[in-house]
Amino acid sequence: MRIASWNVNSLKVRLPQVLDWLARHQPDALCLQELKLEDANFPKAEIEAAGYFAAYYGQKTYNGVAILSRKPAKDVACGIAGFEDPQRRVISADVDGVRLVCAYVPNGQSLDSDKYRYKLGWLKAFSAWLERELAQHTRLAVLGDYNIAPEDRDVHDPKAWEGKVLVSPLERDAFGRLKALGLTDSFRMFEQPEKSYTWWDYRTNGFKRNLGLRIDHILLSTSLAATCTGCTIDLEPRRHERPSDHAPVVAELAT
DNA sequence: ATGGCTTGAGTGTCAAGA
Repeated sequence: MRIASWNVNSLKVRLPQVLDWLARHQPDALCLQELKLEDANFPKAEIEAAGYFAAYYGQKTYNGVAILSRKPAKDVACGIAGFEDPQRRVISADVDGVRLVCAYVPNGQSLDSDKYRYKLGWLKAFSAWLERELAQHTRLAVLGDYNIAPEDRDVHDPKAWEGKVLVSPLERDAFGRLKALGLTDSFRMFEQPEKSYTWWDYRTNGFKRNLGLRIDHILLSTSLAATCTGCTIDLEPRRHERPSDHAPVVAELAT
């Protein structure tokens, strides 16, 4: 089973690239973040014509998440149960006997921002909810844009990023608490090239200079991690005309 | 260079991303 995650930064703009990527890679499931469109405008017909089912939870302008799957998604749930959030950032579903959680973690803007406090509160609720989900679903994967670079090796210039959002100790603690629930960062289960990133700033020509961060992750429950045979970042879409600023992350499961 | 680019909203030029 092949599962993937991609922050597309507007599904409207990126739809041709998503359809092309589905055709090339034939994932069993693709989790999308930052749809930036209302459910009424979701390109359901185009996705279905490509041979995929879609479960989606979108809103106007910002946020929005979806799970595309070869087989129909079952038991679709939107949001974090028990956590009121007007921002649509989480959708989960069963696909092929695996519980998939697709998440778009808040950015936080800056350490002194209300958005940073929202991010930390959001992560606390997310973690508490995932603990309950893990108790119900042995085979669970959490895919998405975490907006956290877990370690300095996930940052092109740790000195320059010190004191900034995405790398702060409190965010890294929150990521550590997810791992403490029994979730494994699938990318780090395998030997990887140095300077592996999933996001590069549009403004500084960051991709060409590989000035990036690894902030998109696929975390796996213990029993699912035991079946994982590989995890890679696909740089190809980032080279396209009008790319998303994020690259897809792909995990292979021997199931 | 509290910048650089890309979106969406909506026709001016912000807000937000990371």
